[in-house]
Amino acid sequence: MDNPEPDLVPTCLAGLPSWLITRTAVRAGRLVSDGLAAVDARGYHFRLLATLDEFGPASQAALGRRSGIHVSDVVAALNELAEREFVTRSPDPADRRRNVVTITAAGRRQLRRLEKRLAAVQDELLAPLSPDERADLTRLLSRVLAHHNRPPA
Amino acid sequence: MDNPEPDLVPTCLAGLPSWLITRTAVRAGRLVSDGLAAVDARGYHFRLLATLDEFGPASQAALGRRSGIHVSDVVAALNELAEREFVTRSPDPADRRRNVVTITAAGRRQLRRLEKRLAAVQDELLAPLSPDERADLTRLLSRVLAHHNRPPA
DNA sequence: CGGATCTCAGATACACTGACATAA
DNA sequence: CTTATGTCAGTGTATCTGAGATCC
Repeated sequence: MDNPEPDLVPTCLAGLPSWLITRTAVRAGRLVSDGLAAVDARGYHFRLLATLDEFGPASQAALGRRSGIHVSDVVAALNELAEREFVTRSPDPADRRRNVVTITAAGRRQLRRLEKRLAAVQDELLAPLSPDERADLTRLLSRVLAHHNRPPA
Repeated sequence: MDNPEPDLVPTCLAGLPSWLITRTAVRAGRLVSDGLAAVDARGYHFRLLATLDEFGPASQAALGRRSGIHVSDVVAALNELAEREFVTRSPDPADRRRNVVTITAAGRRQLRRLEKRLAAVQDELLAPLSPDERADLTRLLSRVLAHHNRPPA
């Protein structure tokens, strides 16, 4: 539903943080999807490539933990990335259960493209906010997220 | 993925507003789902009941526009609500294409239950934020959302 | 006719669950 | 024996697309 006629949205919903967050996430998700689709990629691809670029070669399980992608989905996403030769998968000689996943030069180039797209998306998403306000929003969300990542006890 | 080991998350992701928003939305969505599931309901039910409560009886199309739910999904959600007698569907004598959907007394009681659950969820979700910060977050998200609901031109 | 409404069938993306074989 | 890994098949939710029938 694209234009829910702003003034008609129930006030009871409009003030609910959980509603605001999920609705904004829908917008963000669409912008991200569209931006990445233009380069024939999707969110999981960016997350995996970015993680590989920052931490270097890793097993699929480690990759999943760092990028927040379920191991079982890492498999499928890596299949797609390997097919396009953005990553290579080779058995780990030190632990024969593992695959060592490595980003290729082409993968790094693709990552740069995706980063560019995503930078534009952030700007479009946060258009109505000043730089200070964007920083505030980022800070607040980071704190909320950190809190919910903590209590694994 | 539940505990992505905070300090291992790529900084390149951790600073991306679109990532923060969608990740937070996942948390929020889980909390909401769990909270509503305890009363055998889901997000669509609350949105529809709240919209009916605030605007009164309406056609399914109008309901969809106001609550931001796709008309095609309104059908299914109303089936579930009607089955539990939280709403009634009756043909509109003035326009025979339409159903007039009305919330029942039981529906209103259910809505109160859902509101209570959701209030608790907001508190859990925003636990690390002060009241002022919660208001800031709400304000910032509202502005972002308003901006993206505007340009239907 | 064009346009709105209701309905159903299906598709997508993301996240998650359960099971299995293999190997540490 | 227990745990970790990779893989596959399947679930669930929120969203959207497309089609058809009905009616304005």
